[in-house]
Amino acid sequence: MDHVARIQQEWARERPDVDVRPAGVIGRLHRVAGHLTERLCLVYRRFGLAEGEFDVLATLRRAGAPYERAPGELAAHTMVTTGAMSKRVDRLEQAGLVTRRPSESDGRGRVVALTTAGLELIDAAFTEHMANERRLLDALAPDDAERLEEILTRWLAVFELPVGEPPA
Amino acid sequence: MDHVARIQQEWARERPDVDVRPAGVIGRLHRVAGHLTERLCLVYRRFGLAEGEFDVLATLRRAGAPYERAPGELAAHTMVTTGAMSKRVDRLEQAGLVTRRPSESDGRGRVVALTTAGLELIDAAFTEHMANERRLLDALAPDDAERLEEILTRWLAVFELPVGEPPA
DNA sequence: AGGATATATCTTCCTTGGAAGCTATATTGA
DNA sequence: TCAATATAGCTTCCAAGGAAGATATATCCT
Repeated sequence: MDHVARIQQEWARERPDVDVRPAGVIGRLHRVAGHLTERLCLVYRRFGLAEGEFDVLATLRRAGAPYERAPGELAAHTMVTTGAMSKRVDRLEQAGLVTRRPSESDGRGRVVALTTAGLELIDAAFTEHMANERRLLDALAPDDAERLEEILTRWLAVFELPVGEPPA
Repeated sequence: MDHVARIQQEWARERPDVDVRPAGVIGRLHRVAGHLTERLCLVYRRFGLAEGEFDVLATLRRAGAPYERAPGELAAHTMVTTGAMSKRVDRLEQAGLVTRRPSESDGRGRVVALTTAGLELIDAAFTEHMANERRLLDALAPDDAERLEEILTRWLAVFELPVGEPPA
C-alpha cells in the first residue's frame, strides 16, 4: 500500500460515485518524475547549476561546435518562454559560461555561445549526469525498464506527434 | 523518431564516450509528466484553481467530514513547505473556499476547514478531474496502462519505501 | 520606395514556492 | 517550578518562470 494507493482508498470512501482508478497511473508517474528530478538536481548542484541552466548548457553542447544557438531556439528546445530564456542567459553570462553577441545575418537576433569554461563545465556535468541516470534506472529490472520505455514512447507520441490536436 | 530520440542521437554524435541510453526512459517520463500536468491544469483553471490550490482542497475533501486539517498536515500531504502552505491557505481563505481558526487542543495550532463553497467547488472539480484523467489514459492501450502502473509502482517503492536511503 | 505587418529579443510586473528566521505555545528535565 | 528546547504556523526575502508589452529590425505588398 503506497502513498498513491492510500489516496485512492480515501477517495473511494468519500466519493464512491467516481472511478478513481486512473489516478493510480497518473499519480505514480508524477511522483516518480518528482523523485527523479530531485535526484538529478543534486548532481547539477554539485556543478553550481540549476536545472534550467544545465538544460541551456546541454542544448548548446549538443548543437556541436561552435556551440551556438539563438535565444529563441534555446527557449523552444528547453520548453520555456523567451522571457525566461533571457534571464537564464543573463545568469549564465554573468557566470562566464556563455557569451551573447549580435547576429551577423539578422539585426534583431542574438547568438548565445558556450565559453571554454562553459564547455568544460557541461562536459564534466553531463558525464556525471548520465552516470546518475544510469544508477537511478538500475533500481528497475532491465525488463521493466525496456517495457517502460516502449509504453512511454507510445504515450508521448499521442502528445507530441498529434494528427489532430486532441481535446483538453 | 521522437524528440527524445533526436536528443539522444545528438549526444551520441557529440559525446560518443558516454552511454546515453538511460535518457530515453527518463526523458520520456518527464515529457509525458509535463504534458499530463498541462492538461490537468486546464481543468483546474476552469474552476478558477491553480494546481496547488486544487491539491489543498482535494486533501481537505479526502479527509472526510468535517473536512479539516492542520496546515502542517496539508503541507506534508501536498509536498510543499509550511511557508508555501501559509500562502496557499491565504489565497483560498481570500476566495472564501476555506476558513482558518485556532486549534482548541493546541494553542500553537490552526485548523483549516473547507467552507460549503469550497466543498461544492472541489466536488465538482474532482469529478471533472477524474474524467479528464480517464480521457488522457484512454490514449493508451489498456494492457499498456496496466503494465505501466505495475512498473511505476515498483519504481516508486524504491524511492518511497526505502530499506536504506539509496545514494544520490 | 515606403507603409503595414511579422519577428526576435528584452523588460516589467506578477505569481508561486523555498529558505531562514520570528513568535507563541508545549514539553521536558533538573 | 522554571529554564531549555522543541514545535506550529507565519513572515520576509529571494529565485525562477509566465504574460504582456516595448523596441528594433525584417519582410511583404502595393
